[in-house]
Amino acid sequence: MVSAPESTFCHHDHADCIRSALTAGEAACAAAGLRLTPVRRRTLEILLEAHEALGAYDVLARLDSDGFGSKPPVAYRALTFLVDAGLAHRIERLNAFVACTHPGSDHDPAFMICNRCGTVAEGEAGAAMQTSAAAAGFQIERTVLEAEGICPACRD
Amino acid sequence: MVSAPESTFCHHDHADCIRSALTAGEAACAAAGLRLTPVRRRTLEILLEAHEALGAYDVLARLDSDGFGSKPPVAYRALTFLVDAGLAHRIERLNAFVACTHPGSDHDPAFMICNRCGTVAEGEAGAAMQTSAAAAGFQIERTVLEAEGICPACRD
DNA sequence: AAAGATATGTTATAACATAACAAGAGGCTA
DNA sequence: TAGCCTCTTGTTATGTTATAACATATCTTT
Repeated sequence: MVSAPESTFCHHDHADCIRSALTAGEAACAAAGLRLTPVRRRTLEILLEAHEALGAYDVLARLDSDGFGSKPPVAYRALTFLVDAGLAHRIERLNAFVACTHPGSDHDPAFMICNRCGTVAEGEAGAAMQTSAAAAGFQIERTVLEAEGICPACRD
Repeated sequence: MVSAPESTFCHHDHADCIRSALTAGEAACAAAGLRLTPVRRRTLEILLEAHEALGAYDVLARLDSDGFGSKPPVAYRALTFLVDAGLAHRIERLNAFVACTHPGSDHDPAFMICNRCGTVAEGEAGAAMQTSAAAAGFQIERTVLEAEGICPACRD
């Protein structure tokens, strides 16, 4: 079961949403003893500025034009840090990354990807696969739940 | 909700399993007016012989040594055909492909990927994401449900 | 047998990702 | 504060996954 995707599909104050996500990210890093360095912080901002998933090379191009390094590992390292810290997620279907919309809380996300506008909304997967995995004796370490389709805004 | 992964994690007569899957594939193609040509048939066999997901380039190496073409499009085209025909699935998490274990029937698969032995078991996803997508007004076109973990055999 | 559609194979290149190494920045303790 | 350690950043080089565009061949229909 997937919870409602909340705000992403709705209109919202995006500048404010970025600001608060960034603050939340700083807090989460501080709490976990992680360093949100300039490249990492800027990478998170880049993901927050787009409400769609960005490929590592898209992120890299922006980092480069902001004066950070220009080679793939620069982007991949920052993205990996954010994913490990729970501040971003990788969308397997797209080979791309999105900022997390509920950083801090431990979660098991599910994504809805609009094929028209590219928006990616995040929900909670909950125990969607847990019960039957348990029945099969399969011990889950990580789940990927992604749905592609048309978002409400694009249907109109 | 995901149904039990059935036989994949259990011991079974693999040669027979390949034979019957191939027969089912032929029947499905015949019914749909699709041509299961030599490369395509061989590609399906290759996937069936491995009970794990194979990368396109692994498949390509085998096709090449069987006298088919040696260039990437040869494998990608055959794999795309099988996926479109419902005889194989792409595992996004692994950038790899597996033979379908219930060809013919229209379905919405969910996968359990063993991180130890690489076995991929297929189950039915059912309406795992449907209800909340409907609640959000999101119209699903395709879902990807994949769980990574440890299969029952590897836990012992 | 000719025409049209489908399938196969090639060359070339695009897109995504990581290994391995060098240099710098921050913190610790002796 | 010098020395050491760890973490971070950047580079070079390479590996892996995927597709566009075109030529040839094979089936299908008339």
